[in-house]
Amino acid sequence: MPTPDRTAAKEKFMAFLEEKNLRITTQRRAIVDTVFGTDQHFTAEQLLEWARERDESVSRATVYRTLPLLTESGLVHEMDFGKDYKIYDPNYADHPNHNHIICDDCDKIVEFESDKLDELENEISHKLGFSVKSQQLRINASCEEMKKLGECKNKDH
Amino acid sequence: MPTPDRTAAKEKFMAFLEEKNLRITTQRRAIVDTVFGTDQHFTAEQLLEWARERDESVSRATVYRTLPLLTESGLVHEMDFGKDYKIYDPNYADHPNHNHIICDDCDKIVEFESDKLDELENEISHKLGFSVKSQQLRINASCEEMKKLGECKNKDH
DNA sequence: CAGTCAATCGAGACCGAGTCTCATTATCAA
DNA sequence: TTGATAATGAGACTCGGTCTCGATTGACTG
Repeated sequence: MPTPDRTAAKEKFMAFLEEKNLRITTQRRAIVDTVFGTDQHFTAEQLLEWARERDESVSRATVYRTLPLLTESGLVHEMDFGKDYKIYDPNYADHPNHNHIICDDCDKIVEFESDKLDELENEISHKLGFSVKSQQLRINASCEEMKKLGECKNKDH
Repeated sequence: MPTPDRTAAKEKFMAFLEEKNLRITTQRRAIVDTVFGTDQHFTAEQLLEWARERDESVSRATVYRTLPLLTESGLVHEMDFGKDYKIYDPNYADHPNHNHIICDDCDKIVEFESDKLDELENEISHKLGFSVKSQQLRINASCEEMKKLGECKNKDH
């Protein structure tokens, strides 16, 4: 796990807690340090494991209680790719309008931005009487590497 | 539940079963009659309930075993909108390239087609080294009706 | 620095969609 | 009809996630 300096994000979240009159506990600190100490996407279970390395008293319940606060603050992005778990992106504040492509076979996720796509989505939504809250283009695909290998289940790309 | 005449779809599925040396059982008949006897999207649990009205011996396990066969045959489309259940579209063969917008608040689903969107998706995927297997644009949005009402949880649109 | 008390905690029961097992039943080709 | 075996139902099980409840603790007060 890399340890980028996302002090700004961490401080923003602490301010978010204070603003909502929520307490800064040792467990929340451990979770927040973990979240903003990585660049990687992660699942709730991964976060639990990593946070416990910093403070073994962190419980599953607290992780699941803290995750909604992190997404509500806008600093972490929650994604659902139709697998049976959700994926979280701790790097969201830096590039808030990105979409994702996921490889059905090896779970590789690639992020991209496209103004053209955003425009088209907004146009269609408006025409149909919706106002876009969030959009998620999910392209289930096979990545090139996989086509070469024939099979790439859980391979490290 | 409307009862459209989707005899063609039903026969195609029976042919699909035969081709794979799978048996045509009374339970499968009940399930298939149910699926192709409606235009509506449905969940696995709804299908179980409806199929049991035709044949009370149909079990949950058989419904869950038959659904993958229906999607594999290409006659029914499985969708995942990030809720904790999947949604099935029995009308898929008639319009196979459509996308969906879902209202986060009232679960209303609207289908639409857009060649421009399909092209853009393919272009982006290719550029990033993926070959598209299936694509699903999921726009989580609020529908107009809801904005007017202020709140529309589970309202019938 | 002690006192207060609601916010927060951990453990584990619980939930619900979906899967799996296994003994029994039913399909269908011969 | 019969035999091989696909398919069945009941219910145990899995697993991500939620909820409950009694114990703990952060943060403010004096």
